Amino acid sequence: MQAQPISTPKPQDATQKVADALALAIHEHRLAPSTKLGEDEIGEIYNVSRTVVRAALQSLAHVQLVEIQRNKGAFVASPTAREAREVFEARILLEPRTARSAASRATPRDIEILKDHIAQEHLALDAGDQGRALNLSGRFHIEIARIADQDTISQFIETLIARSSLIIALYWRRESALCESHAHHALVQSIADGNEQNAEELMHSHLVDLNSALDLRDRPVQAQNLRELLETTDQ
Amino acid sequence: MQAQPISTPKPQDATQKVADALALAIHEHRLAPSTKLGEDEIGEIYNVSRTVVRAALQSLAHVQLVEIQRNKGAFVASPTAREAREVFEARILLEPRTARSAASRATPRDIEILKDHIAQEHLALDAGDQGRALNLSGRFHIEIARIADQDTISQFIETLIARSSLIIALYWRRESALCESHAHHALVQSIADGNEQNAEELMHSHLVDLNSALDLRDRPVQAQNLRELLETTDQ
DNA sequence: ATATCAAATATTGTATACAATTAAGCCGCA
DNA sequence: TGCGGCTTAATTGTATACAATATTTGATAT
Repeated sequence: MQAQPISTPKPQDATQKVADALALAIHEHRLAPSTKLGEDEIGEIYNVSRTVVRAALQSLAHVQLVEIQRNKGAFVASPTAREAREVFEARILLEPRTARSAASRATPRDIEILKDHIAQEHLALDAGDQGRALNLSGRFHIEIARIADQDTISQFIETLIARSSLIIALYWRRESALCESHAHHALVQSIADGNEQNAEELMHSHLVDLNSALDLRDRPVQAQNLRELLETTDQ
Repeated sequence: MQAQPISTPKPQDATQKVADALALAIHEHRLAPSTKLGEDEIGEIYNVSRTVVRAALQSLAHVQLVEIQRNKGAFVASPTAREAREVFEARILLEPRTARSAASRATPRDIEILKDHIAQEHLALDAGDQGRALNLSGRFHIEIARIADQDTISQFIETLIARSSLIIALYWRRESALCESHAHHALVQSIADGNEQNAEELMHSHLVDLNSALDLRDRPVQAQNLRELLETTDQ
């Protein structure tokens, strides 16, 4: 086991637990966009009542990981091409500045955490676990935002990265998934060196590169079986 | 009745209705920071069950208008000085660019809506209704974000402005409240003219000005609770 | 075979009931 | 008076029950 990389708050309460489990499943692409998330079904899987499931779903709806249609139910969100563009525009607006700030504040401990992230990402990739690799890749960005010590903006970035996961699920076109390790590595180096300008520019070009790996044409996606996807891995 | 200024979705459901009502009360400073929001109490006021009140409160907690403490309840949020700084930093980062974008896209109808906003704001001020004036002032900014046609960033700005309302309640120091009408008027002019550069700069200086009108020193808040305590001990 | 419509079924929205936790009151004591 | 410790009341967390809305099913007619 590695050092705990990101602050895992305290899922003391069931709602947060369920929300986290669902979010993880979405981030790791085990739940595809547009998948129906029935309240009873989820409740049975995690052994909680619909009350807490509903709260979890609403929480996820707020960060737009799921979409709730009145009287119809909750579905894994399926961002349109337009939304995808907006999300990356926002990231390109926010994250470079965050990287700069991180470069000016990062402690040795922070650098260690970032490097650990990259290492785990490589491990996951070698193990063929693309979902986990993708999730770690996103959390790398979140970690940088945390280092920047701007809670408000960090929160925005967190939701943007969450949505990015869905966007990648829908629009990713590049062959080898996540060949971006080099970019992350270079970023860490700049941050470790305290080279603000470099960190900012690297983050910017990294995001532009990511964005260019998307094929932003609308396309339909179909649902899948919930229970099979959730039951084995969680609980 | 004036033209509907801002997209009022469809509070068909009770939850949204309650959340909107509470948010309005907070925005208009009828509910002070740190006020306890008991579930039963609110349920009785709006004639709904605790179920819907809880959902509304959680929704508000998500945009940080209220803070929920487990097993303790919900309270109107009370941003710290640090949070206040962060909120305005984020606004200064996002809104000027939004104003620029608005300047490049605004239709005559949009300009009309903005001018209507300012007019209503003046009316409220003349009527001595500071709360309403403040709320309208915030919605003016939201309207500009809407015109910019960037939903994702608009959503961020919306929550920032919501929080700004609380921040102003806590840290405002300037004598005449909201003497910023001139700034808004000039902004509309730039947007109407399609002068992007000007709009961006005006928004920036407007926000810097707003920020400078705050007294961001931490202070022990909870004026209400404290006062109550003193009153009881006096008797 | 397909379309249409109504009953049956399933799912969500809301209210209520019970359990768990916290806050308030009370009493004795230094 | 002021401070613990206990009991009681109030409030929140969760589960269940009922109501409202959607979806499916199946029979009938064209």
